Amino acid sequence: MSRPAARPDARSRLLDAALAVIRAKGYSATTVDELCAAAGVTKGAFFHHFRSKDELGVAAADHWSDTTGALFAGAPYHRHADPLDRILGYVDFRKALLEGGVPDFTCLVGTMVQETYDSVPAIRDACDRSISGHAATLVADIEAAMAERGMTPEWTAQSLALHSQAVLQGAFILAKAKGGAEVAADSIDHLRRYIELLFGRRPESIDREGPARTVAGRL
Amino acid sequence: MSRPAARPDARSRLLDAALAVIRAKGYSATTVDELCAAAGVTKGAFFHHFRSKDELGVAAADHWSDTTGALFAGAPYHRHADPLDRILGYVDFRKALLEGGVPDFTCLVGTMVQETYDSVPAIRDACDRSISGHAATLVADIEAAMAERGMTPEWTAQSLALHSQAVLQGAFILAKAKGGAEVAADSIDHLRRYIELLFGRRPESIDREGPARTVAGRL
DNA sequence: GATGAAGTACCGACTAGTTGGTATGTATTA
DNA sequence: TAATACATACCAACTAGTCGGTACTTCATC
Repeated sequence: MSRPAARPDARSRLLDAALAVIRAKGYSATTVDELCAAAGVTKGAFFHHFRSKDELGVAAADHWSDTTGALFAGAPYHRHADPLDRILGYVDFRKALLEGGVPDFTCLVGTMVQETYDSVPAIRDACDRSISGHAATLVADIEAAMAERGMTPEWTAQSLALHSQAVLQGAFILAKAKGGAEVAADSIDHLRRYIELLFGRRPESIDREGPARTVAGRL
Repeated sequence: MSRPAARPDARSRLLDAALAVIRAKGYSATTVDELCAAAGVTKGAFFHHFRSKDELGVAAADHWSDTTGALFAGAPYHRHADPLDRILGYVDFRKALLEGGVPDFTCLVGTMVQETYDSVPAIRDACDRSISGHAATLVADIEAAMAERGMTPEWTAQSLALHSQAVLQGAFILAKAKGGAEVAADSIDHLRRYIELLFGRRPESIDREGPARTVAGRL
């Protein structure tokens, strides 16, 4: 596991190509030749770096974890002093990421695990690591927000973190079905509203306000 | 479109096989030969009834709509007098369906649309029809529950119906990643709690109750 | 009510192209 | 000089789809 100096070699070009191609076509429909063409390398290079297509799938999921991990670690929502603001800031950040075409904002591992959960255990595990690891980055803030309010609810911080990932993954599926990000944004709005209600930021559970006030764009 | 008497012919056996096989392996990884073997028919029969694999994909999505449509139309939650009870009954019914192995309770069209949204428009449209059509069956009850309380919230009945589908689809992805239904059940619990909070059935938005009271199994 | 024409449902061998993977080579670097 | 990092040619297996054929049903006609 000693790492040579990072450079744009065939391996990382293949991994970057995999993120783009698999998100658009799915894992099974993506061929090795296609990946090589997208990365501008030959098949010999592919099988020099990966023993099989499935091994690339695992590496692509890990690469996805690294890439998105860095993106979220550097995101501005961590700067909020209040833990609930950090949680809501995370949700707003996720909504702000809904830019470009559908393949640009959807999730690689959510796509891959659907196709491989029953046939390629190594890929399923890598996808689970990616999703669960990302969810884990939310737990501390959720627990802090709970502790601040002396809450002992029937749900756990962990389950709320995973639920937020479920909403996002499901939102991506609806966006794919409808061909646009709007439906995903609506679902993220519902997630935000749920969290606000859970933590009592919205004092009235039955919302009687008019439609003028919007939830969007608070980051 | 005249319908001969229904019988277990090759076409319907292929469609039933498609539901099972595609849910387990995904659309692209499912081969025509495999489908034929699972249905106990020959390749000649397959291409007699479907001009291509993609045409079977569309027919499978429509068959899924028919099958699940009948299941939900006959479900007991419609019998509740109060519209909010019908909505919560629907959620409980969805939770109760989480039985058997992961391929048994997950959604065909949610799986298929991930692989085909960018490459097979006809299948994407069929999946969208299935998801959106199912969500539409919830709208009247949501609107009735809103009207009963004189609510004019910033969200629409339609968006809440679609959000519930997003939660379910995302719950299935997490279940596939983790290899079990528990995480999906937790997410459905969060969905139920959200709806209760939205409609004011839980008077306290910050839930201070102990963990003894459970949400499950109210149907 | 026998006959034949025409359609439907299905069979299974076949093919042209594609697939993941291999074998063997060479240039570059440590 | 010994790995490492590629490149090229190749292959066996598989893939969706084809094609000629068979069995059965329907239905009008003689």
